[in-house]
Amino acid sequence: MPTEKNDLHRGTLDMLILKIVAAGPLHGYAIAQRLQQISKDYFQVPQGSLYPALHRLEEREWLDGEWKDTSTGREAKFYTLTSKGKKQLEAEVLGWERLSDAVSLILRTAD
Amino acid sequence: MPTEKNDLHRGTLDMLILKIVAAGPLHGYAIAQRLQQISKDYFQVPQGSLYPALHRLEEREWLDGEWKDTSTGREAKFYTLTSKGKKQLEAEVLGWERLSDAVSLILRTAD
DNA sequence: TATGGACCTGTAGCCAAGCTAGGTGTCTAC
DNA sequence: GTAGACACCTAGCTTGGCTACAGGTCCATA
Repeated sequence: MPTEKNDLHRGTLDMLILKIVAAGPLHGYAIAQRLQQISKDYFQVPQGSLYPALHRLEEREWLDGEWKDTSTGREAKFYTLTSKGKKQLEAEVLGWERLSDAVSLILRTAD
Repeated sequence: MPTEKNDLHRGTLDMLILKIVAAGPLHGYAIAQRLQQISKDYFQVPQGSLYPALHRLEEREWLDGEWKDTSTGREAKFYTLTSKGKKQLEAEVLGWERLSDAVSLILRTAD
């Protein structure tokens, strides 16, 4: 019995990361922790999803990465939301709302 | 300006098809039409997504396909929800609700 | 002192699903 | 006769999330 398959729906991860970073610069590891914490353990982003996503977002210039010291004295790459990223986030949130409205409509109306 | 990118989030399509078929046997073309109609044009499922999805669902025995005549006299493949498919649908709806709750939580709480 | 565990980053390579773009054929209306 | 709705199908690309690694620091404790 494989208990549960979490399986972040494709495309949601980007939006969630952008949203978390929008609240203030954060490094990758902390982003994943916050996601998990706020979602009450629903989102447990594997590192093999997290870091490629961050690189992708940085490459698209939605995030800006910079190495700095953490509060614990170690080095980590802190990401900041760019203005481009802010626009992207807004678009994605709008898109998500439209999608979930449409899905709800189907689930409610179909029978 | 590429107007809009619809991009059904991965995994939602299966659930939507199952839901539509749950209301009564229907052929592929009609399923796509219903989805579009109920969602007020939000979902415009391309045939290159639709038919592979149907084959997938049939292969997994969530749908059962059968060739019959349509009301217009033509042949079409009508799909019926199997009991396995019913269970799957329930699981997917639950999963969707959990996901969208978690996303909402992030979107509301993150800042 | 070494050992495990948090912390922190990264990559290679697999796989699934949605997409574009093409194709087949029927029937009806103009 | 031809346009357009109806109805099906497939090959092959792309994308992104995943598993499974690998590497390194710092701290507590056995």
